[in-house]
Amino acid sequence: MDHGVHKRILIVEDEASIREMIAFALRKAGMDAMQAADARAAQLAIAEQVPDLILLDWMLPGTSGLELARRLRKEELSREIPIIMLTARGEEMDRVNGLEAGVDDYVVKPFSTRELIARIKAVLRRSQGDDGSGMVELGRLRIDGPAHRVFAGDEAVPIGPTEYRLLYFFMTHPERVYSRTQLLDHVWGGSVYVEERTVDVHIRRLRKTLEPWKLEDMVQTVRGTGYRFSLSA
Amino acid sequence: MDHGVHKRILIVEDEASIREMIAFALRKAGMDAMQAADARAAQLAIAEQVPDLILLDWMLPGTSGLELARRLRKEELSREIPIIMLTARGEEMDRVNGLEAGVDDYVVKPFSTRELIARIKAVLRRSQGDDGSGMVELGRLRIDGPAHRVFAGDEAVPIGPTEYRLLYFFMTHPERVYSRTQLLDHVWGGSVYVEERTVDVHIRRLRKTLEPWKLEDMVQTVRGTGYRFSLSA
DNA sequence: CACTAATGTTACGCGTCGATGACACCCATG
DNA sequence: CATGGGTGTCATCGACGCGTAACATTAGTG
Repeated sequence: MDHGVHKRILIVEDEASIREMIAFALRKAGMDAMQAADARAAQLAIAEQVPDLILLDWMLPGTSGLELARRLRKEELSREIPIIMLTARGEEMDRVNGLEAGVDDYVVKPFSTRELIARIKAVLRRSQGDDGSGMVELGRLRIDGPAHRVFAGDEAVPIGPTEYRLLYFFMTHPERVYSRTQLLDHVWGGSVYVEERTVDVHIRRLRKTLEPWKLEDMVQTVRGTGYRFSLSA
Repeated sequence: MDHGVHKRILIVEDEASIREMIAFALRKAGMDAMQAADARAAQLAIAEQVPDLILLDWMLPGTSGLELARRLRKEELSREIPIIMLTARGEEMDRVNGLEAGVDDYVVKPFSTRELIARIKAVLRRSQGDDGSGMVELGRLRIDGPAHRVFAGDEAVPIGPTEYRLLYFFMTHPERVYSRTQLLDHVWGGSVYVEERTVDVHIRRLRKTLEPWKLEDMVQTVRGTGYRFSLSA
């Protein structure tokens, strides 16, 4: 389901101009756009390559969007794919039907691309480990947001405030390098000024707290760039 | 508060279509849905029939959701009812403010009904070591609501009124951090103004109360955040 | 292989936060 | 009216965590 950095979005919309507009916006946002003009084409596209999310126009020639959504929910291959419905104003009342069909969100036309992208990201976020419970799990590490606790396996890991925030950030943004400045922005908050090297020290402290569980290798140095949190050594 | 199988959920939301949508989803999930369009209607509905949980829109005409939440926390009748806030696409500021108001959880719009139901169940489960009889048990600690008594193993624990309420709240909301403000809201009720530090003192007294049974470690400090009640050290 | 920049590591002082004990007040109860 | 338990507030003390600098080590570079 995950294809590196780029998320694959399937646009199912009969009007070519709208399709193109959306596709353009998606690409600009760093996503891959697939297109289909009707239900038939959509199913073929999915069979060929499963997308991470489907944008589905309410009104389609032939099989309606709602009907297609229902159908997709029934098939094993497409059951888990989040769907965002594109509805025109006045069709909102049918939300209930859409929900019944398992649609994840609605965007009402006309919409700004900014809003659309935001919604897509929100839905994608939810459909990945972030189930809303505030729990994040990565390898043997587990972080319980509500309880403000970290577990390695099922043992509690004693950890201080800043280390906790740093680890939390890393766990929610793994497999990616962050510069010291970026880490300061995200973990410390942009308003405070501290030396960049301070990050090093906290990285050190984080490693040390993970040491008893041999997890210190998850915090990795990328020389000349910054740090990365990763499963693989 | 327990009405057989069906949990009673009160939806407070001004927009009828959203209200209906949620109500539909709730019923499909086997819950009873009550509805209210504003704070006034909500209070009337609660007075008539106390729900098991309240879904509260952040933006309401007249009295805001936040304000209503505070008010509900002040009244004896509604103090114990878990609240889930429905907030618009706001940032963490909403989150913080909401949690400070003694809200149990919040869900950001737009949300999928799947997510909403999951959260509701999570919150209901959490505030329900209570099996309906008013008995709560956690580790060697047992609390008898109707009798207003606490037992460690089978010995009775002498405990004062405030300590009792604090412990009761902790027992029904374990494994989760609460700020001093949150504890004040939930245990003291929002209507009285007391210093935040007072919480520290009662934490201390509660710990001392539990000491003879070596249970004082269940009350845990989370530096910079608040306190947590937990089984594991 | 030597040199240098980047990172690792340790130590230390300071500030913040929490723990604790003392105290005054309130209210119920005898 | 007196007594005592219960509660909120305050001042103090101590522990903890944080940021910084100083020193050690490593990894690129020519």
